[in-house]
Amino acid sequence: MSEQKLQVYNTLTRKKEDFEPLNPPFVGMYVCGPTVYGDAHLGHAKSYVSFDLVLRYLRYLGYKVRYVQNITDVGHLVGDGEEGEDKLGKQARLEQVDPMEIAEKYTYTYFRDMDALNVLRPDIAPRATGHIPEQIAMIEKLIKNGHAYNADGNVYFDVHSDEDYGKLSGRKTEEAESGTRVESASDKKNPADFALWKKAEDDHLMKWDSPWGVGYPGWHIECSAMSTKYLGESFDIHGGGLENQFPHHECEIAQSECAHDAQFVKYWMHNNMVTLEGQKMGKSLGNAINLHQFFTGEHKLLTRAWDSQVIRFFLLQSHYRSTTDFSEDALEAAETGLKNLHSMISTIEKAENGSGESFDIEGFKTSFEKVMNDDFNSAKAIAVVFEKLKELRKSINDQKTPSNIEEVKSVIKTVVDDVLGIWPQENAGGSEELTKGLVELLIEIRKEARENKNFALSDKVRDDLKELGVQLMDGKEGTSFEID
RNA sequence: GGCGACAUGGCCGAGUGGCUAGGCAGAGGUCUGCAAAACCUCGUACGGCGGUUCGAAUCCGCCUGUCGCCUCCA
Repeated sequence: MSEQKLQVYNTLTRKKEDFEPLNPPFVGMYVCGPTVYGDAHLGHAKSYVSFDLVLRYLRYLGYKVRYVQNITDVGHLVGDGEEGEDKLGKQARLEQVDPMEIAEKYTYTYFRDMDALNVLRPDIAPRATGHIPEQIAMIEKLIKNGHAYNADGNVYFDVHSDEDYGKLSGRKTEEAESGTRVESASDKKNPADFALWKKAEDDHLMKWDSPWGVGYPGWHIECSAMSTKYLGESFDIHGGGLENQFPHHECEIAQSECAHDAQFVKYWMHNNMVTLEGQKMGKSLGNAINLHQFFTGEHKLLTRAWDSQVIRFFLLQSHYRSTTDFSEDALEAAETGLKNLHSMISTIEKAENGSGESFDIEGFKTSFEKVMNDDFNSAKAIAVVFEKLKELRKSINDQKTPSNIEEVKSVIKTVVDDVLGIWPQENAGGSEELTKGLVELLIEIRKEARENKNFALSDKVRDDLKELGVQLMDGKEGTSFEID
């Protein structure tokens, strides 16, 4: 581990702080997961790729991380605050299926798309509907502590009972009340109070018994209840999208700290948005491009399909706290860049220990860790990788392969594969050997053609192979090839 | 209206008080039957106006512009 400590930007204090876990080497990390009522889009990718990098880097540093990411399958309402329809309920009505079928379907597509982006699975992915008793217990505790009240089956958190309310978002409750356009529900004591439990109408699809009658939990309480269950009353990192800072995370803090009388989270991390022509990409704005659409190219704003790994690389090229402006031109630049990176890796992987000077592995690691320690600066980390790999490729090309190349390979693999998650993907399994054999055969034929000055034939071999995605390269040591 | 960000060369995108980010695209060259790849060389950017400083793209103020949150949203 490097001398310089990991620094994390904490939204709570609005500055970078040294990262010191509550119980080292253990780290508890909770990230707000998706509401599973539709396919994940590029915005989700930015968030989960960002926190995937955080997770991977913490593990690289040797921390034992427990990563919890919830699946929201109830309580998230459509439209104006307290009066809207449940998102899953609505989608269930539209698709004419049970809400749990919706949850199942979009949980599946969510993980399918995240897998494609090489996002590691959370250690625990708890569902809100699977933790109704925990949520009820927490609400009861809040009522008992005088922080919540029952208004005829609706239970609200009393914002005025919590002096700290607003500390994350820097908001005063008075401002929130006067500035808001939301009409306050009539049974609330204060307009800023938020629902912990909602009374269910007869036609409501998802509902449970509770001490306050039949109903369903509010959106915020699930994260408090589930994070407490799996990470304890206090834990290290809570992540999520910037737009969740208020009200969602503010409410989580209020609920948890009033229920437990302990600091809820030490480090709050928020990723920035993905924009499309300067506008936030979001479901409600109708400009979101689903990840699956990127992978297949089936979207009116896309001219073609994009490899999932290119999307990941593209996102990692900007910092998680910066907005990422999407365009196909930018994606294309990322695609070419990634291809070049993979080409360098392939050259290095083929190299064997040589007579050159040994490569400064510690220097490489130090540079990498230095930039990653600065609040996970993946953009700079990628720059470091490019610089060092170029250096290595040059020494190999000059027949001065470092004497410690095997060791170097292993470090590169750790950095590029384990941490950044952008290692070249393996070609389709069983036919790989066959493909290689066939291409080598064609290279042999082309070589004979060239020796006979039959350039028409040799060019046909090369050009037709290129059509198929196989690039031939003539070098001093003979012809080599790369498959896209 | 309240709160908060950001404004970097053709594009994307880091960044620090003084020294080359990086990627993509582009130009010239070496190599090659021709290519491709690789290698070498090349751009001297930081919204505007003031201020602090020996020196600011980097600190402060004002202005302009863009965006986010304040209502569900990664």
